[in-house]
Amino acid sequence: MNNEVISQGVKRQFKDDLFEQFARIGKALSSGRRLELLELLAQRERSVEELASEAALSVANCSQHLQILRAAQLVAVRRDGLFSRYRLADEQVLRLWLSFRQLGEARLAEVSRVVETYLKDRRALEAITNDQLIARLRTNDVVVLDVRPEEEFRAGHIAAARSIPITMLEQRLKEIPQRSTIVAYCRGPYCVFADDAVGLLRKHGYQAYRLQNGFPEWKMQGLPTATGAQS
Amino acid sequence: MNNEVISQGVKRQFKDDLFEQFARIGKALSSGRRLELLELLAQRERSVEELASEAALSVANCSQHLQILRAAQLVAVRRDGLFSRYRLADEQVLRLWLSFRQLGEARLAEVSRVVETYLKDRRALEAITNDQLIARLRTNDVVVLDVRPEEEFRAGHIAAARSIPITMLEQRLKEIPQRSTIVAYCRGPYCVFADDAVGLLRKHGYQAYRLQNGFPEWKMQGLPTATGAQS
DNA sequence: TCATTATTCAATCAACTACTTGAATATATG
DNA sequence: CATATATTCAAGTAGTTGATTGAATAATGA
Repeated sequence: MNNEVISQGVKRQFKDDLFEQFARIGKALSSGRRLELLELLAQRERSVEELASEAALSVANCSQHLQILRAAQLVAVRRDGLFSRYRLADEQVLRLWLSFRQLGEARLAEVSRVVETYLKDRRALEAITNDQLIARLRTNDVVVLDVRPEEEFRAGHIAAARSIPITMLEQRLKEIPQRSTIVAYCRGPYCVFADDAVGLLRKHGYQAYRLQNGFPEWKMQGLPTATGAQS
Repeated sequence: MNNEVISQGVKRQFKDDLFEQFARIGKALSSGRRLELLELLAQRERSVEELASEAALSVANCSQHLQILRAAQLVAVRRDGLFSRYRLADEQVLRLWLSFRQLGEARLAEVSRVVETYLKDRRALEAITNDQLIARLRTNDVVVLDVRPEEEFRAGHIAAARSIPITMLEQRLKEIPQRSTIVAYCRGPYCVFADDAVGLLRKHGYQAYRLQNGFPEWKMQGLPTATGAQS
């Protein structure tokens, strides 16, 4: 009897300890700022300063958030001269973040509300899915356009894609054949680079579409990717 | 120029709002208590009182945690007479929780440390994987034993299994043929019911093994399941 | 209707979190 | 070796969150 009581206590302690450990991951994921950092790191490795400026945080604050992500083993860091370069710890982290995001999209009405509020024009632009793009690539004449900053293209891109960062697109329009269908993609469903690209292309008479997802989702689905600069 | 500044501000607001929404899920997952509740709900629907007593919480405290999980749309509730019965909101939640747990196991050294501290004997008991069990079921004479409480068996179990709750196992030993190999399973890798069952069975001369994972993992993997009482 | 029971709400206090600031550390360069 | 730059650390403050109570609210069944 006494034995049982003790054993009960031990089991409770075990469960408390165990779930408290798992909760560390939850705590790391419980801040919008940190999720934004993960989303940025899903594109490529970045220094603290780059992250701070992209996420509109002070460097010290950003560094602190990164320490929290690191304590939960969600990101890893390497030293490169003067810089600390952060990246997602591994593919499992990307998978967790994507399924986390997917759950939010599917179940939190507020997410769709926020997206609709800010991205009103999104509906008008027909988006095509990864599978549809694969199908088109086999049969049609399609140009796949990566409009992210060039470093992100270099860190990894859809195998068939060519890079024209959104900031350069207007100047470099003549590189794109008028005859082809254009499919533009960027960082993911909450990035507006591809929206802007499609808008610009259509204004200039192209037949352009947005890819529904971005590069991380494509990669996670196991579809063909490549790294390095444009050949 | 003014335009651009405004647009920058709007984009920032959008990202802040969006990621803050996703962070609601992280917040819900940031307490060990709540994760334990999810783990329990992964087995079956439960009333507030059942959950409170299994997780060693006061009913009021438990209810509060459930409200938080519900606000993040991770659990759903239905009214059944005097009781509010809670369940996981859908399969995606189970998937998120399992990939969350998997990440913790793989990356947080403390998780393995806690498991090793409390479940020292675990190593001695060879565990067999889902795939190994499938293979054995085809060729060998195996009894698959569900040692969870009977209500959990009724709510869903491995198709080939028979139910003997761990609390009844000693009395009902004679129901199990001595010749067969026994594979016992329970709620999951952190549940000790199957460990206890294997210990007891071996003491009585059976050849018994623990299934590495529990029922939720089996189901998530798309392997054959059944519901309802024993036929 | 009233008594019973399960659940939720509200208020408290303690504990924690985010962000800021300024100093400290680490690395590279002249 | 001194200087510049990138990052981290430490301390302080304001604001928020969590656990715990006891009271209030539903829903049922007599």
